[in-house]
Amino acid sequence: MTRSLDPAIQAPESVSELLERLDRIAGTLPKRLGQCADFLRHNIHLVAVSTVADLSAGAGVQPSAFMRFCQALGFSGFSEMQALFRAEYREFRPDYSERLSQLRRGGDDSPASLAASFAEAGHKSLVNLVNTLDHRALARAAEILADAGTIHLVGLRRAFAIVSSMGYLLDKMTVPAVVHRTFGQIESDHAIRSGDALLAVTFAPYSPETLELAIRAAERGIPVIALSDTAECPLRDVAEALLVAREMEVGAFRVPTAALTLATSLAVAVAQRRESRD
Amino acid sequence: MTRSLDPAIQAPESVSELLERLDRIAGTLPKRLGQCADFLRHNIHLVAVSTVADLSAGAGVQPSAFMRFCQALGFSGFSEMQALFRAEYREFRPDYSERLSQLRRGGDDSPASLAASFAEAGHKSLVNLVNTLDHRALARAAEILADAGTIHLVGLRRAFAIVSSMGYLLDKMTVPAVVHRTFGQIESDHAIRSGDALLAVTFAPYSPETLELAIRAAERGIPVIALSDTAECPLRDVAEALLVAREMEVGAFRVPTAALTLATSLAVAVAQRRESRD
DNA sequence: GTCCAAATGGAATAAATCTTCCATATCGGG
DNA sequence: CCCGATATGGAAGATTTATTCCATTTGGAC
Repeated sequence: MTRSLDPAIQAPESVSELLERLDRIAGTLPKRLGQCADFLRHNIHLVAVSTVADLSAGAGVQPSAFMRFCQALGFSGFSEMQALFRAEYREFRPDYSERLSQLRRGGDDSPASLAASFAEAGHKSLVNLVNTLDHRALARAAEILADAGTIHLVGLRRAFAIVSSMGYLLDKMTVPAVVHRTFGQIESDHAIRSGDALLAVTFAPYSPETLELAIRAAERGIPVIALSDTAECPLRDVAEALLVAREMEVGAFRVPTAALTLATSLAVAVAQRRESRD
Repeated sequence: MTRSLDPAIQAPESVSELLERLDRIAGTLPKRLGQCADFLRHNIHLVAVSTVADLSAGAGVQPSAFMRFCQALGFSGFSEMQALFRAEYREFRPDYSERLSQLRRGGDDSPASLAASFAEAGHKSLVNLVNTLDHRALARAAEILADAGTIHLVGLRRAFAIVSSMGYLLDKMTVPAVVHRTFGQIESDHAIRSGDALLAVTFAPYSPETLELAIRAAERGIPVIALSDTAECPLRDVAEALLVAREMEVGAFRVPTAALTLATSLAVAVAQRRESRD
């Protein structure tokens, strides 16, 4: 009765827990079970809508081998594993078809179908963010901001929502941070002291005020992190790290979903680093 | 042999074709089959991962009734219909899931894996937004704001990013809008004049300032639209329309992805309505 | 090369799920 | 109110799908 490699093991309770376990045991599996693991990793989305026969054929093994694989993962069998994927699917699948028929019925400019379009654009922006994210640059940015005395944030127009949200979040996590160019401020260079750092958020077409503030800070030796929507951002040369978050458009409009997600991640990472340092 | 209402009918070959047929015959179906149609329209995404027993229970009918419903749609049975949904699902290939799990693997507290988690949460928030969005309330909100003289926006703390972004967007589209409770303002009731409308954005735990401003406005007959993260928002009774955008958390943190998406949709819808009116 | 433990393939069995059938109930027209 | 047509519920049967079992193969240690 070798139900799993470790007989005391329990079944994963979520897909991400499963993937974690998969990674952990991946190297230790025998050939056929390894094929299953490999196939699963690359076709994870098929599990909810396939049979063991389908999946085992895809992996190039016998159904019984796939069965043993499920048990090695800690499940009682395939059905239990599939139930996990189906549950996750039920909860989080966009109802695109419903939306399509909504469009057919209601016409293209109903606010709800507009919202569906923006939501879809948001999905794409997030996928793109994850696929193109520069890990090194993000880690670097987190380090620099964690080492800084005060974190200065600047961003105008579309970028202001990003910095204000980040300012609030950092403040709530007791990280010293100030948002610049608000409340009728014209100049705020003097508030940026040696040992501080600046995060400049600017999207095309770039606000001259933001660029100038960042450039002056860089000239004084203040480390600058830039968050923009293209790699061709004018700050690319003065910034210690350039983070890029590109948004998909709906008509001429964009929701800064990816930028906000990236900024929030950065803020949380910075706060974590600061805490672990105290 | 009454396989379907029209014996010459052929099975739909895509989900949208199916929905079209569903709309066409919806009114003509007997009671139980009507229940099936209604349930299907609202839970179309469940078909791929459910059994007839599940679906018929959901619709409140016997499995045999659901069977007859499938046949009325032109399918030979449930399995044929389900195959359609499974096929469509297999094709929608989120190729980023692989990437996402790679990121997650790279250590739990690296900024990049944090970003991956937030991105994943964002996807879920958007899916949830689309699936639970109250079309009627959104359309109502757009109407009211389009009819208003000036649109007043209020939202503090986490909600401020939403209103500031919306304020910028409305302004860019030449819609009269002002953001309240900024720049050290204490009172701003007097700026809200008859014929105007107020959009209040507030998330649990609700800012008293926002609630009070909204309540006072409502008492004066100003129409109030509320945007919140639950249907239990304290403004639910005073608001003409309550919009709900719930965000998935990562640890204790949230990115207001869904709220921002909804707010942007609303702003664009309002601007469109105003333009078509001029 | 031999032996043992582990892995594998394939077929037999068990379980679940789909589908049909028919007795009963409901509805509408005359 | 009666009758025929249609709709319905429930359970039995057919089919698909999951799971287990075991004979055979493989791979590695000595």
